[in-house]
Order: sequence, then structure tokens, then C-alpha cells
Amino acid sequence: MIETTFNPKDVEPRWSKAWEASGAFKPAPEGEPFCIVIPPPNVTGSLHIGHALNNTLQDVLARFERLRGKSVLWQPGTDHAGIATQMVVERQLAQEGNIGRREMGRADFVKRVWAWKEQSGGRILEQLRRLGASCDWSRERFTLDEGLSNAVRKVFVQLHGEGLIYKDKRLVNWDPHFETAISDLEVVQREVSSHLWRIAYPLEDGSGEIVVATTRPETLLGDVAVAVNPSDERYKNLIGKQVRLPLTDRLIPIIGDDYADPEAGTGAVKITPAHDFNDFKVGKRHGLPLINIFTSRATLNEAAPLPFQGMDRFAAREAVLRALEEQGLRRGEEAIRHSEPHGDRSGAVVEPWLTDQWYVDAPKLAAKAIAAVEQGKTVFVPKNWEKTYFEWMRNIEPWCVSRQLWWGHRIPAWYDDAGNPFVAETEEEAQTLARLHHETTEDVSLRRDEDVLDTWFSSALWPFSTLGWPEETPELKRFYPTATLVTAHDIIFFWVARMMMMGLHFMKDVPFREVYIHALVLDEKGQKQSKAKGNVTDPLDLIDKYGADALRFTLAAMAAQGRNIKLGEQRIEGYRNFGTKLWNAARFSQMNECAVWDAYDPRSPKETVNRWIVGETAKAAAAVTADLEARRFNDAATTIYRFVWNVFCDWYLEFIKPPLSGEDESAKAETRRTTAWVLDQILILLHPFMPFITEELWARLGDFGQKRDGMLITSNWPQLPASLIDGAAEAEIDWIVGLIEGVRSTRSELNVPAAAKVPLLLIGADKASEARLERYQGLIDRMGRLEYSTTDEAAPAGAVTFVLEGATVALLLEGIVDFAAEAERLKKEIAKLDAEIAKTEAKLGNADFIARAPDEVVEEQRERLEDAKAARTKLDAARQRLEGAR
RNA sequence: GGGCGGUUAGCUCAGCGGUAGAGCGUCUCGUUUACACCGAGAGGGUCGGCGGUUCGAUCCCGUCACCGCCCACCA
Repeated sequence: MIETTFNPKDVEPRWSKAWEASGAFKPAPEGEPFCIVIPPPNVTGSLHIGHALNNTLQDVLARFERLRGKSVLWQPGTDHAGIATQMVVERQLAQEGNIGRREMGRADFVKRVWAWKEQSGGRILEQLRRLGASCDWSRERFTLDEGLSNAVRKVFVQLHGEGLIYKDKRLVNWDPHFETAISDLEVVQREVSSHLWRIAYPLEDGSGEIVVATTRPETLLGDVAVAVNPSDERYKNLIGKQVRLPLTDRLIPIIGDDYADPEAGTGAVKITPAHDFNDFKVGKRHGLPLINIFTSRATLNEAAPLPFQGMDRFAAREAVLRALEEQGLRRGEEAIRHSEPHGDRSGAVVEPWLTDQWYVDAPKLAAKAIAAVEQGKTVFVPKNWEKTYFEWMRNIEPWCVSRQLWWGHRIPAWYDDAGNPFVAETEEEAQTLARLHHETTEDVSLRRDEDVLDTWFSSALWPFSTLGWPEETPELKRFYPTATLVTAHDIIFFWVARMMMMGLHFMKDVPFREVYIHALVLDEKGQKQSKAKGNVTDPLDLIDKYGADALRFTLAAMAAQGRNIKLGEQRIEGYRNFGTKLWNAARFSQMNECAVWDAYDPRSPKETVNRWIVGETAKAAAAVTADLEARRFNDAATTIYRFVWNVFCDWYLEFIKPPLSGEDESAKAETRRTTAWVLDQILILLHPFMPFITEELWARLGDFGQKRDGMLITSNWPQLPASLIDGAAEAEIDWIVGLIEGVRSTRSELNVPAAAKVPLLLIGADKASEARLERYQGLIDRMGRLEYSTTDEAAPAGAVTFVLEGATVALLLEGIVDFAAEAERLKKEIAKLDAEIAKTEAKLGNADFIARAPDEVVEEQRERLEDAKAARTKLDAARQRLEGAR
């Protein structure tokens, strides 16, 4: 016997193992391919609520398509997450009081990171298994494993050969904490309080001074000019003069350039080409020198005047201001708020810094990636994200891919002593290139590039590298392009765009046909969850508390397109209860020997309730299917929820209690089989959302009935024709439901004690209602808590009535309710009807409405008016009778 | 400065040209033999403001207000 509550803790691990062991997660040999590549989580990370949502949705799709008979490959794996992982390990070293990364040396440090990866790397995938993710775990990949590293080298070398990767010396965003370049995307702007300082630069000829405004006085030491706008009357006659750069012995020119905005600051702007992106451009235009005053750690180098050398940039700022003060060159300041660039991982203020880096020619690669989306080869769901994608892609900058880190793919470039680079997949090939270059047969002394690649470089190859590229594997052939990518909008630029570029370039086709962009999961206040804020909800805690099914269902039910999710725990509790409800429906079914029967034909039932529930099942199945196809996860979840609870449990299971305990053996058998069949359909429809409880019930219900062929996970999605919907059965059941609801509502409003059984009379019933009453008498009496029910000519005094299609319903409540309460109830009902009558009459009185509205709408309004009037007449009669009785 | 989204019941959110919905919470009632992680019933909304289109607008268009996010800039 099934117990009264479902215990996820016992059941979940069992099925996780069984599914995997059975090979159900591997793609079926036959069937239309359907592939999803997982957004690889950081190898050393742990599951957060965003992963839970992301992977729930992927798993819903994977299980749905698998049930529909497709050959599903959900490709799992992890990302080496260069900067993030290096940071974690460095922090560990510090906490353990160990020597730091630099003291340790590169080889030992990298060994240490690998050790950490081996130790913690499997954790997040274990956590995904707990969520129920049906990935083909046998195909797990890691962005630094051999195959993927091979792909990375090949891509780098080929792009380099095509001129799409090149080395360049220019300003980059430099993170002084990690001492590495980072890409534009890894820079986050933060509002900070600061000052705008005004500083006087004396004119060389002693004829006065020019005042510049700056938020970064320390960079003055690297100034090479002062720019003014040529149209600025205040300054234009100063162009060409020299000023004495304070605190140094340098003379620098005043130049005219449109970049200087007469409205901003003082209208005169200091130019520091080595430390500001705009100044860099100005410097280029005017052929100005670049003076780099910072070290890689953003302390002042030997290019700065002696007293400032070795100072940290912020200390230098104070020192420069003090020195200027002493020399009487400060001309005031104002407090301002402005945004300042920070490294997204380190939090350090990013410094524009002049270095040699490798760049990918993103503007060139973007062209095809833009066209593919324009042509609909890849579609975004919801579609409006395409706009974001286009906006970024059309303004894309070269992608700086080299990082001065140790954890990652080493750049496949070797240098000779003169610094000439030789890009090749192996050192031997580089050696060959070097010999050719030097026209020698001797070994050339080579050293490998110290740098590694941006983590996103290898992620960009994920859809084909995980399938075996550059080998032409059967999987690559079969599953590329993949079907759907499921991800959040915050990595459209980081990842989606770059996969599009790389996929189109190397595979000549898009990496995925569809990009489903889901919500971000926020805390209850609508804030982004972060460890720093301490507002993270751990999905594993939620799984422990409510079960994976409840968490999954909640996330899916809240995944409405285009809106973020504010997750509250009560909601999860509610869906846990839903699981219990289903569990108990199965329990009921088992207690009543509703055994599954292979040969069941849903067209076969004769009993109205059975015909009705078959039709309702067909409707629900069609709706869930359509919702999932349209990626309306929330609608699909709501549909199945309502069908299970509000249709199957609330009504059908109540309806079948009389036949299940009745004498009619054929009706009983039919009802048992129908119940078992409907429950099976429910389990299948719900399985993508709640895999564990449904699989468990599938097994248990199969056991006491006929043995099943296999597990639910590999069963078949229902395809039920609309012809199963029986209009007559529907009308009949609707009438019964209306009657029972009327009885319950009336009783409750008049405070009839629940224990009181009252008689019911159907007054002036037409043939159909009379027949229905007779057929369902036992049921109606039971659900309405009636003493008996029958038909009669007229309602006796003291009866309380309400109106139903085809009859007036009278409850004999004399002595139980007081007339005042009933009069009040009638008055309320009549007022409601009057309002509706007035509204509908107004509508129908409008000639334009009659002329322009569709006929069916007009007809509907006419019917509504008629019904309301009829009901009104009946209630009026009831009121008069009540008056008379009083 | 550019772009995107939001504003619907006490709370969290669906819906979307034709009688306003759910979950949770609230109130009343309930030992009806699947389920109190339950059952029955009730209350609760001028669908942010103002205009417009339409026979009809919560839904479409315009505009304003407030909230959030992204990009760019910031001397």
C-alpha cells in the first residue's frame, strides 16, 4: 500500500541511479536528433538557484522530447573558469597561510589548481544529478581536457592564419589586482563619490596659466599635452603655446582638438595617452608620445618624478595634490559622483594600460553571426532579445583574448629571441616556422608565450568541441547544429554571441536553432542574489526540505517569458503539497484496484464520467504539448497542475466513488481502467517537471497492475485526438458540477451546519435535468450532503432556491435557516443579475455593436441576457414566496 | 545619452480586444472511509495617471509618472 506522503529523500537517489544505469540518458539510436549543450558551470563552483532554474528548464525540454521519441543528447560538462578558479585557489593559499602564487611558481601553482579541480570538480555535477538533470553523463567534458584543448589550439592557429587573430599594442583594461588584461565585458561600472580638481598649468612664456579639470590628478605625471576646442574663444589663441607641466620639468603643448568640450570642466583637458582611452586617440591624431607611469600593479614607475616612484596610485593622488597645493597651483575642487571601471572578479579599479595583447577580429566574425539571426537561422525566445544581440554585435570591438594568468589554455605562440611570434599547434611546428623564417636548419631558440586565453574563448567552441570537433565524429554529424540553447540574458554577449561567431566560422552553420533566454532568479525583494549581499538561497537546502520535484516545478511554473523570478519559499511548499496530492490520488487509485491495462482504448468508455475525463485528459495533453513547444513553461505547469488537482482530484475521483463501490461490475471495471489510464497520462505529462515522484508512482502502479515494459522516462508522450472530447458528456458533467456547487454555496451562505443533511427538490425540471438527477442521485446526495433528492412540481414554503439550467433547485431548510438571512441572500443575487441585465441590454441596444461585432459575440450576449432574465424571474418568484411565508 | 522590461487582489505573480485569474495569506465551516502537505465556502481589484483607436480596451497606440535592468559616456 502506498503511504500517505511522498518521501523524496528515499526515492530520488534511487531513481537517479536507475535512470543513469539503464542508459536512458543516452541518445536513442533512432529518432530525430535533439541536442542541448549545457552552459558549463564553473568546475569548482557549486549549484546556485540560477543553475537550478537553467537546468530545470533544459531537463524539462530534454525529458519532453525524449518522451516524444526524439533522440535526445543533453551534453554536460564544466568550465575551467580561468580567473575565477585562479582566484579561489589563491584565496585558499592565503587562508592556509601558504606561500603565495608568485612564490610558488607557475608549475606548482597550476598543479595545485588541478588538485583542487580533482577534489571539488565533480561536486556541481553531482548537484545537478540531485536536481534530476538527465544529461548523458558518460559524455562529460571539461574545457581544459585534452580534446577541447586540441580544439582551442586548432581554432587559434587557424584564425591566426586567416588574419582573424593578431597581436597588437594598445590600451587595454588592466586589472592591477590580478595583473592581467581583461575584456570590455569583464569591466563593470560603479558609481563612486569623487572630486573634480582644477589645476593650473603655467604658460611657458610666463603670460599666465591654463586651468584643467580632472578626477585623476596623479595621471598628470604622464600628461603630454593640454587640449582645447579650436572654436573655444577663451583658449583658441593659446593653441601652439607650451605649458610647464607641474611637478615635472617637462614642457607640453596646448593643442586644438574637437575632443575638448567647451562645456565640460574648464574647457581645457589634460591629455594622458597612456592612461585614458580617449586621450589615446587624441595622442594618435596629434602624434604625441605615450608616457606610461604605472607598473603592472598600478604603482608609479621610474617615468614618474623620483619622489612619487613606487607609490600606489591612490597614495600618489594625495601626494600630487599636496605638492600642487604647496606650489599654489590648485584652483579649487568640487565633489562629484561618477562611475569608475572595476574588474568584475577582483573589484579593483581597472587601469587603461598600454600592453601587447592578442585580439580576435570580432567585427569581421560578427557579420555572419548577425546575418544568421536576421535570417532566422537562429531564433531568440523571447524574440526581443534579438535586439540586444544585434545592438551589441553591430558595435562590437576587437576581443582581447590574452590573459596574464596561469590557469587556462596556454596561447600556442612561440617567440624567437628577437620577439618574432610563431603560431602553431605544437612547438615542433613552431620550430619549423622559425627555421623557415630564419632560413636555417639549426634549432631556433624559442620560448612559449606566457599568457593564457580568456575562458570564454574555449566556451565559444563548446557546441562543437564537446561533440568531438575537430574529429568528424558521428555525434558531431548528428547533433550539430544543436536544437536549443537555454541560458540567461546576462551571458548573451559573453557566450551566445561568441558561440555564434565561432560556430558559423568553423562549422559553417549556426551552433543552435533556438536560444531560449530565461529569467534571472532574484531574492524576495527583487535583488540579484550574491554572496556579498548574503541573500542567496541554496537550491540544495530547498531540495532537502521540499524535494527536487517541488523545486523544479516551482521554477518552471514561475518561468514566464520576459520577467524575472522573485522566489519565495511558500510557493515551493505549495508545489510540494501538489506532489502529495498526486501521491494520494494514486493511493486512492491503488486502494480501488485501478490497475493499468495495456489494451485500454480511450475511445471505449460508455459511462459519462469516464467519457468526460478522457476528453479532459485529451484537452490537458494538447495544452501542455502546445505550451512546451512554445516554451511557455509556466503555462504548461499551470495546465497540468489544474488538471490534476481541480479536475481529476476534485471532481473525477469524487464522481467515481459511487460506481467503484456499486453493483454494476462492467461500469466498475471500466472506471478502474479509465482511472488507471488517466493517471498514467498524468504521470507522463508531469514527468518533465516532476521526474522523481512520477517515476516512483509509475513503478508502484505498474507493480500492482500489469507489469510495465519499462520506466516512465522512456515511455510515450500522449497524442490524443480531439475526437475524444465528448460534448454531451461535458454538458452533463458541467450540469452536475453546477448543481453541487450551488448546493454547497447556498448552504454555506446560509450557515447550514455541515452535518445537517437536507432534502433537495428539483422544481419544474425539464427531461434532461430530471434524467441527470436520477442518474447521479447518489453522487449528488453525497457531495451536497443531502438527505435525499427528487423532483417536484412546486417549491414548498420555507424552501430556499437557486437557479440552474433547466430547473430551479429548492433546498428544504425550514427550521434551519432564518428568513432574514435568505431574504438577504436573494436580494444580493437579484442585484447581481440586475447589474448584468442592465449591462447586457445596453450592449445589445447599441446598433453599432449589433452591426460590427462578430455574430457569435452578439449571440453570446443575447443568450446571456436571456439566462439572466430567466434566473431573475425565478428568484423573484422565490422572494415573493418567502414574503408570503413570512 | 541610447535601449529593454515592469506597474493587475494584502503578498508573489499569470493573463491579454468581448462577463478580471492562480498560489500564498485572511475569514467562516468541516473527524464526508485518497489526502489536514486536506475538503467546502466567502471576502478582496475603478488591471499606475491622462489622452487616442475601436461597436467594445486591463489588453492596441501615444503620453506622463514611478520602479528595475543593460549599453555608452563621464575633464
